[in-house]
Amino acid sequence: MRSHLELHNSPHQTLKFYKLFVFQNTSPDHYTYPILLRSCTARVSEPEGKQIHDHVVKFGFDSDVYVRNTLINLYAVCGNMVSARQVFEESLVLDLVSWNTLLAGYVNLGDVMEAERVYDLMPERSTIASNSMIVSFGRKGSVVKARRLFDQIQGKDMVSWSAMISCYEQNGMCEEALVLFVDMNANGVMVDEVVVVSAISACTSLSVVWMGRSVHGLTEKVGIQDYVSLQNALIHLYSSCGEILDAQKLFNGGIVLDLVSWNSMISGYLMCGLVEDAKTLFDSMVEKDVVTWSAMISGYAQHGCFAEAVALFQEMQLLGIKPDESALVSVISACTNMAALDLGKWIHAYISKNKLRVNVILGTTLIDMYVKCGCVENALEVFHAMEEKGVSTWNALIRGLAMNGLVEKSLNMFADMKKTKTLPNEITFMGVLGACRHMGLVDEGRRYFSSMTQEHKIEPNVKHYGCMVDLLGRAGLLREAEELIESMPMAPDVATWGALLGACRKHHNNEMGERLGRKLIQLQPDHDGFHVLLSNIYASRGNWGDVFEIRRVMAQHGVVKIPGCSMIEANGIVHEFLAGDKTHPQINDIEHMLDEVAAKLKIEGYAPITSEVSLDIDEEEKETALFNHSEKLAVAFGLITIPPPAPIRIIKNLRICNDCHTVVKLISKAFDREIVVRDRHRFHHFKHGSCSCMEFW
DNA sequence: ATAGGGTTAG
Repeated sequence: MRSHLELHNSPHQTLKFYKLFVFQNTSPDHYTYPILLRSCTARVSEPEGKQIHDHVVKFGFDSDVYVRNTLINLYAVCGNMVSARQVFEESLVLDLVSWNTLLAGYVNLGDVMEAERVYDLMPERSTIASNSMIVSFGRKGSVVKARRLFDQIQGKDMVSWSAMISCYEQNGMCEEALVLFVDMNANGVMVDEVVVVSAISACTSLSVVWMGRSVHGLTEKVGIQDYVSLQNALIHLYSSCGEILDAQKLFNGGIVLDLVSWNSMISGYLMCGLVEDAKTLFDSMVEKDVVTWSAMISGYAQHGCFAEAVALFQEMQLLGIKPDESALVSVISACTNMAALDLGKWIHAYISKNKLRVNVILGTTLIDMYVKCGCVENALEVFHAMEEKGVSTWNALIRGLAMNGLVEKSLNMFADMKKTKTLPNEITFMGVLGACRHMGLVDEGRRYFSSMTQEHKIEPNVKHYGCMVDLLGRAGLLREAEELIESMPMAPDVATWGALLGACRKHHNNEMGERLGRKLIQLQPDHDGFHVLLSNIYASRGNWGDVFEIRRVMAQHGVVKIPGCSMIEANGIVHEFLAGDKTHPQINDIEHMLDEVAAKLKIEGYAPITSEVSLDIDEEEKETALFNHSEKLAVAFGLITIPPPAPIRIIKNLRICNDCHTVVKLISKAFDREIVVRDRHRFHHFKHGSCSCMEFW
């Protein structure tokens, strides 16, 4: 009778057989019910379990501990702790398994409080119960409590070690996890395929391949190497450490792998930058899950293939696959990079329409997208709607407000943040100091900078120093800026020197500029920015001989100036313009529009700022060169394509030049259009002839 | 033949 039921592996078969069996009026014995209940538990099917429970009562098997324990487990696994508890409390006889099962139920539901209460009430503490508690503490991040308990266990078994190692690993204490794993071996405790997975995960997080290799060797020695999850952990280890060939060897190694293995291999290729290989594998997969899509989309986004990321997301939509948070995060960040605001808004609407949960990461990504597209209002809306906010959420908004010229709002936001329990971090101060920089708030900047160590116990890093140098330099305090560089406890980076050099150019300190420029070119002969800045300093003085010399050195070292590029989205398509670009299909219309702009601006009294052109050409040619700047082409295209009153939004890879800034200001007045330009640094909101940056950038 | 530990994306 028992074997008949068990023969039917499929749970449905088991239940069908049972109904037949009851129908024949054969009386069940006490083996019958646990089998049926386990079948329900395996499928997490509470209604069916309830049915069996009724039969248990009807046939009088509800006094059997074994049967009752199986019932407790069924309800616990289904998440119904009320019923599980009821069965437990109504039991006349309880054994250790009853307690352990109830405890495990609370642990798996994350109810540490109740788990602890049950654990304290247990008449006798088994190793199994203690192991459960280690897991429970681990999930709540109480590593110290877990360790204390681990040390108290008298008869530690393999699972005790395994749970404690996993606890460390899950809480980011990977060194401790590995130390304990080594300890476990030294104590002669057996290892199995589960505990080595935790150890390998720890090696992966720490990027210690050699240790991972030795664990891999151990598994072969003990003969447990053929487990799928172990293979998956190893594939992940090797690919995260850049050993893609080892990962590939395992992947092609003949062991039957599952979907996770394929996903791991795809993300492995992507981690190693092998986007093509990842896509080939992706295309060859018959069965894909959300993780597969998500991995591919985020891989694309991380490698700058934004259009591909978006395309894949749309393909996923067409196939009716529901994106998870990760896919959404990746595709939104792709939108941010491409300045595809319309698509970004569509995804936001999709999230709202489908009532998807906006967690901290997703919310922060949305805020970042909105602020980087110049939509402060939308960003604030998302921010206020978020139930849970992380540091990164505040950081995104503080930085974003400042980028959009709302410096005061940004600093107020920082003050609000301090009122909450969220502690600021290094990145927060990048935002705060950046805000001061955008408005030239030298005194405030100094105060925030010193408050980092004084008040918040955060040591400033190179970037914070760079920010301060830039702030001082822009304000014309060149000596103080240079002194700050000299006082830095670490070596200044390229950006720090670059900031000072830029300040020299801005404040026409050619002596210091030349001195720094020459030094920096020696330091970094392949850096395009230094050459360009120095060349600009010479050019502004009409020193064409030196300009020519620098160009020659650049050519000799193969230094190429990154070309200016502006992007604009129209009707869901992103258009790109380079300086002097004639390749756009609507170039004739654009040039017509530029003529119209030139005519209108003449009336407004515009004079081209030809000193922005670092070429030895005559004035008229300089004017033409200025009008070829990519942002002007993009604005002209926007004037043609985007109907008012919608703002014209442009993204530029470099900083906007002085002349373009003036021209766009005038256009905003002459054509009565709102124009938003994001350069590599910040936003410029042009409206009625003025800009949100208040001439500070 | 009832209870405890593990893998992939962000």
